[in-house]
Amino acid sequence: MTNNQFKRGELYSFITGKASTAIARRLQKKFNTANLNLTIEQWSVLYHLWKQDGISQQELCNASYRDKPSITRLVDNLEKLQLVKRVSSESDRRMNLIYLTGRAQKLQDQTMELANETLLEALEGVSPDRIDVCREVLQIVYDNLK
Amino acid sequence: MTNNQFKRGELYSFITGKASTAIARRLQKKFNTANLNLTIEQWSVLYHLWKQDGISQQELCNASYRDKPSITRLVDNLEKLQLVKRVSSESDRRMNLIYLTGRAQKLQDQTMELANETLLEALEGVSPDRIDVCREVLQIVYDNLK
DNA sequence: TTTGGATAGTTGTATAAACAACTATATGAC
DNA sequence: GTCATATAGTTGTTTATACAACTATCCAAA
Repeated sequence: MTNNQFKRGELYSFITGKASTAIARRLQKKFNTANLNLTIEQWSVLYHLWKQDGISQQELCNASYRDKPSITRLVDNLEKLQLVKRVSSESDRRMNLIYLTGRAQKLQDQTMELANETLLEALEGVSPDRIDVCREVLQIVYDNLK
Repeated sequence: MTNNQFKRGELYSFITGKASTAIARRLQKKFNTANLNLTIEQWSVLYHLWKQDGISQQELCNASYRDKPSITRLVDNLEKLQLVKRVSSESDRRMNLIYLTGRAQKLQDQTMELANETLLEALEGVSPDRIDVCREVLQIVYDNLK
């Protein structure tokens, strides 16, 4: 490594996302324990639909930083689980609008509670101002690279 | 969400690892542009072997936070690319010791330089002390959950 | 009105992660 | 020494991501 500005472990951790992987695994375990039969990736799609129902697959791509094939297949699987429904748009027949089913609406409170619980466990012992710094840095990183 | 301690975006970003995903994607693009024909995951295995060559698959599991099947298949693919070789341990025939090939040794400087460059781009405009806070928080998160 | 480019979504293929079930080898209690 | 148990690694299956190639639809310029 010609430039030694970063310590080895720091470089590795930043690139591999050790911390966020650990958070996702913990939340997945909580989902499994609660017999929700839902992946974190599926949950992250529902997350955007809970904010705004009936958006297109392309809007889900933008919101979740995934490419179109990824969303196609996530929606496929969510449809199999009867959590969403594809509805062809009246105004533009190229688009599918994705709607939550009643089943999915019922999942919101429970899963958000588990996600919140996971974050509380993850950030235990970290002061709010340090969390703020961390959040801001990660936002800058994302903005720098997107 | 019954507990409103976390802002929505914060919750989502922490759990989905938006920032580290962006870093990994940027580094992958640099690998592709340089025609390295190497995935970030494969690189992360080589990373540990550059630190210490000839360790077992189990040790690679521990170092890289992956389960055994994941390492089996990553080593499979690295072997196909002729970047590592499995050598059955003399003292314990259950173990495979993984050794870098000459080809893999030659990749170290170039890829570490690209990784370092990626981090510099990612952290542009962030002061060193804020990077430190972020690194410490992420380490605590990992320790809290592992 | 035709046509060419842009946009929305799908499909194919390769790589990877998680989990369960499996084989082979080592080790310790008896 | 034998056997139960633990450890190292592999294989099968499902889900997800990335990239390329594809279809269908829309729209705007000629």
